[in-house]
Amino acid sequence: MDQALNCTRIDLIVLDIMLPGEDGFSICRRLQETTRIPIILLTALVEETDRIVGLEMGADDYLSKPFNPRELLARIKSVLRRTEMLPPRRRNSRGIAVFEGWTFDLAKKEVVREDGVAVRLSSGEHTLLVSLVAHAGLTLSREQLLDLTKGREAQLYDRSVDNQISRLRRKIEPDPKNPQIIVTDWGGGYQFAASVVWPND
Amino acid sequence: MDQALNCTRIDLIVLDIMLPGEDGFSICRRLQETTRIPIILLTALVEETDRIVGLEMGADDYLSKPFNPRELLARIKSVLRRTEMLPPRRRNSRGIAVFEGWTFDLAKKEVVREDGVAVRLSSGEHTLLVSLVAHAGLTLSREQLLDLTKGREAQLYDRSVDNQISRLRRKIEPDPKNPQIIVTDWGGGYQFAASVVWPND
DNA sequence: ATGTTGTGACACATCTTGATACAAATTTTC
DNA sequence: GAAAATTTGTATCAAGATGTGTCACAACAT
Repeated sequence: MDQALNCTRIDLIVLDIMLPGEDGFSICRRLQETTRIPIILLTALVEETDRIVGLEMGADDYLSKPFNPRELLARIKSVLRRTEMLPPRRRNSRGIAVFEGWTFDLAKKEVVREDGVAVRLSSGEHTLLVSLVAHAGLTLSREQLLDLTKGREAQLYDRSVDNQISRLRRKIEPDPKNPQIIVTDWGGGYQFAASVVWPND
Repeated sequence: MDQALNCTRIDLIVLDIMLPGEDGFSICRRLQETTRIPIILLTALVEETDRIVGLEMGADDYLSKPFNPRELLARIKSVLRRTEMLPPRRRNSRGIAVFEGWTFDLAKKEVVREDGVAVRLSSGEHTLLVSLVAHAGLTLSREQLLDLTKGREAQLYDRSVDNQISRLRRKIEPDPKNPQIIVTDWGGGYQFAASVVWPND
């Protein structure tokens, strides 16, 4: 987890209390001191005292197993909605990413080239690029990408991700035939390989 | 309640869903449009869908009866801790919103451009804009928008929201062909994307 | 060297959204 | 209270975005 925190941008943490080694409460406390990432605690215990301790510990919300996935989603949305309104620093803001001659304001559906020309992105392309950039350097499987972008499962013979990747490449790769920014990890998925700079950080 | 809201300063509302007359959800929705007062929903129903609907409706937290008083207290503290970090007065202001060269007094059915020219809005456009601005940065589905603005269900092939969006864009977008303020989230709905400032807060 | 499997590219059908026109409903004006 | 003006919803078509099927080819395995 600590490793991931250092190399990736994390917006929210869903944290199970029952863990081998350091337990959830401890982690929660530790995170609260250093970062300001919102936390949703998860537990199998129905102990009411635990609910309370968790909230008092600084967690942003709490959910006990077994839970309805839709509820988890609703709570995540709810927490994000709140934290998004907080002043910039605290919400691990995504801001602006710069890579390979492109400037990408994650909030806008376009990428701007060095010469100032903006290329518009469709909603799907935008979501895909956000997911890739947020996990730059990591290989994401098609399943993961589908989950991140559409939040759904893959169908049999689902080629939609490949297609969106292809369309995205056509727009941002200098030479779409030899992708340098979005490279394919054969048998694994796709990876955002260009180095990303976050000027506002 | 409405009376109290107008003459007193309220920091937080604990709202029961089961009420004679207008129900909690409806009140919650209504409050969300005008004020920013944090709400904790309270219910006897154990229906899981209600939990979800409540959170999605914009409540800040949720508690089902019977509850442990200490937990209610913990949740109140938790919610207040979060909302207190929000920009000062923002939480219960009805006030005025400024965005992208427009000034919008939510109470009036018009928007005023930088140069002082006022553009009149129909009541439908006004309600829609209020809903969008109140949830700036969030994507609202057509269903949600229909519910927020008209309080009704969608018909088969209901394009009324699209139409109102289109009319609103024609009035407030600098270039209605390339919307920057109200952007469409393909397959998802619409989002108020411009950054909003609340000068009186 | 050969077969198998995954990927890129393309065409096309499907679905979603934008734009326009028009009719119904509502509000305003006289 | 009737006519006029405005607003709103529905229908329709055009444009755009997405997903599926297919083929060729590259990467991998035997």
